[in-house]
Amino acid sequence: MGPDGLNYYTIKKREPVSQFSIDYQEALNAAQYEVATSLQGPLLVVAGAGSGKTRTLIYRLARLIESGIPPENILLLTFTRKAAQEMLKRAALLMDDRCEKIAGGTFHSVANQILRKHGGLIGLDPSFTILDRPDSEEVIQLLRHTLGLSEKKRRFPKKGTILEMISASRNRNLPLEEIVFSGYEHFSHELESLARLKELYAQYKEQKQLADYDDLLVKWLELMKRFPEVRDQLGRLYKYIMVDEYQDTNVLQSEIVKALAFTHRHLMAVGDDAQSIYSFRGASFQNMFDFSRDFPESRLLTLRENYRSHQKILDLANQVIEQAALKHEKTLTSRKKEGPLPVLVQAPDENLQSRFICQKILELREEGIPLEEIAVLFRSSYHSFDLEVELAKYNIPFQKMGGMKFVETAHIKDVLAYLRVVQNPKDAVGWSRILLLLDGIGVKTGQRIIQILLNAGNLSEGLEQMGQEKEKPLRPLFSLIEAIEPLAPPDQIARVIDYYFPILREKYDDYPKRLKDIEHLKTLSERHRSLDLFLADIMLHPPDENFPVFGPTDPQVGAKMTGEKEDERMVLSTIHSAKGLEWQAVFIIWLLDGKFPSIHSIEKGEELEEERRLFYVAVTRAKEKLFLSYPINIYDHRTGTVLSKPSRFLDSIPPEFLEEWTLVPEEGPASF
DNA sequence: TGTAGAATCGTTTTT
DNA sequence: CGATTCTACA
Repeated sequence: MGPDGLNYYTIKKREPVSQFSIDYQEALNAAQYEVATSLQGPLLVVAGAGSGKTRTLIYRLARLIESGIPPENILLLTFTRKAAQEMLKRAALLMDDRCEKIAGGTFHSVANQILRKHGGLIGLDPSFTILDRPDSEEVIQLLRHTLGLSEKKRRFPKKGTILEMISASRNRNLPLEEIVFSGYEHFSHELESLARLKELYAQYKEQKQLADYDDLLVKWLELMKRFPEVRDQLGRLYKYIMVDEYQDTNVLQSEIVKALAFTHRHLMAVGDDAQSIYSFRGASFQNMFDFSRDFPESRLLTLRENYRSHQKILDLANQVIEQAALKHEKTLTSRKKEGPLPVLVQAPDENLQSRFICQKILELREEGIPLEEIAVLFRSSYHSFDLEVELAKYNIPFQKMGGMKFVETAHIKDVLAYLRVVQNPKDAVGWSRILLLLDGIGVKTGQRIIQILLNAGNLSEGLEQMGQEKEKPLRPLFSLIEAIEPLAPPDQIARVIDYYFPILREKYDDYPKRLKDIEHLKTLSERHRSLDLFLADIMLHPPDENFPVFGPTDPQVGAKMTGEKEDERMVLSTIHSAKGLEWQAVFIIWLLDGKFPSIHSIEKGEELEEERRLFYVAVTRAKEKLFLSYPINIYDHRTGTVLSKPSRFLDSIPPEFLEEWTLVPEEGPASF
């Protein structure tokens, strides 16, 4: 108001339209809009399945950048590499390639980058080697024997189990004792040895500059705790933090996030407690509930509307999660009211279940659903074995996710081991692997040689100390290591192949196939600037190209299906690997008590709850068509053929939610 | 050191 | 049953 009491002007808030090039209000629903435009301070988003979470996150990234935040100050933490890449790509599409400068990846990959840079402060060389699970198990095995724990007076846990216990203790930030007493009581009499083993394992890794998956998180957190100036530096760099799949973070990860956001508090966490399926790995969906305690000033927003599936699928999903003991109430609704009722298929046996699926897939394809839009999901990797055989007979190309990983095959690990010792000469695990490939060198000699190498500091000196007779077979190996040191990764692999091929041919009958894998590894390495980056990348995100891949690229395959696109493939996946994905048509197989839910979880309340959430995740992957199936007669190794019991998850579903089909075997000779 | 055969287990999911 | 682990022997 002016001094004369009249209005000279009115204040009008500037419309966002003029400030931003993207029309956020148009592109998002009200709740999504709120999420995408609430940029300051802590924010927890509970996002139901298929609620356009990814879309919202992408718009939020764009919004941040449009508001003038430099992209390198934004950190996007996701559960898989794929998720991060996908989001950044889509954000770049929405805006421009500034989005590609956003820092993003899994907790583990970001930890890796930070530790390469600052790890020296806590005793970690920039050249440290990342151990995958088999590597870690090998170390445990070795230490177990040096401790003399292999005599069989009392039963002692196997290496895998030992590692599980140690890992659980670290991931949950609980003393080993508590882990053993709560989940492994039958080994409580070995507690002392286990504790000792845990200690030795840590020591071993430290001496040899090795880090397992847990170390990446533990050390990152340790770094920030012990060096607040590093924490603050990281906080200044990552000014805006977004964490996806928050329900699947563990205590360490939430601590890390809290430390990063300690000063600026611009932290957004997105998750869905109903989809928490990784507690076996230490994830604690309690983090979702603790958020408002850790950040009292935080806001809570919920995304409820589902854009993926039609209502009949959601009705079923809601019914499944309705039974859950603890949850955020969150009933999913869709605007798509109509669609085919989900089908429950009862098959006489496993093979007919498989054949039904093959035939149905062909039908769906005739209806115009591309193969990439079809997926078969299951609880455990081996549940699809029979189906894989059947798909091959029907000439249906597929891609299997989960299961055996490319980098975990022996020949790939062998080749990588040569590169590893080049990068980190202290990598005893790598050394051990390549030394044992030599004739006449076993565990004992191998360990002795490694010891000498570690003391000597460099190869030629070590060689001299070795003594005449042992020296001979080592010479070619050492000259290989020395020769490839200055080369780029693809050339290094080429040289390794020259050296390794005779060993490969000797060791495996199927060596041509394995050689092809190694060539593939070489191709992969071309994408990386340095050995460090290549090795870290391959250990942290194993390539998706898993085997067995069956399809048009395989020359043995006969006629293609009509109108097939070159790389069109349907998907086989564990439910865990299917998280976050969606398909037009989804089959969930092996819905039997003891299979899904798994036999292991049936007696344990919490684990059964997790299986239920897993089922919920599976159901909510389907956009249009959903088939649930189980075989009646299953073959059990011990008892022969037995009558099976349908999954208890089906019990609580009223009949009107499902259409029920029963497969009747055809008369006459089978088609195969 | 390397292998063959016996004993003994225990079954997921993944960065 | 199949993978892993241990033992016995060349």
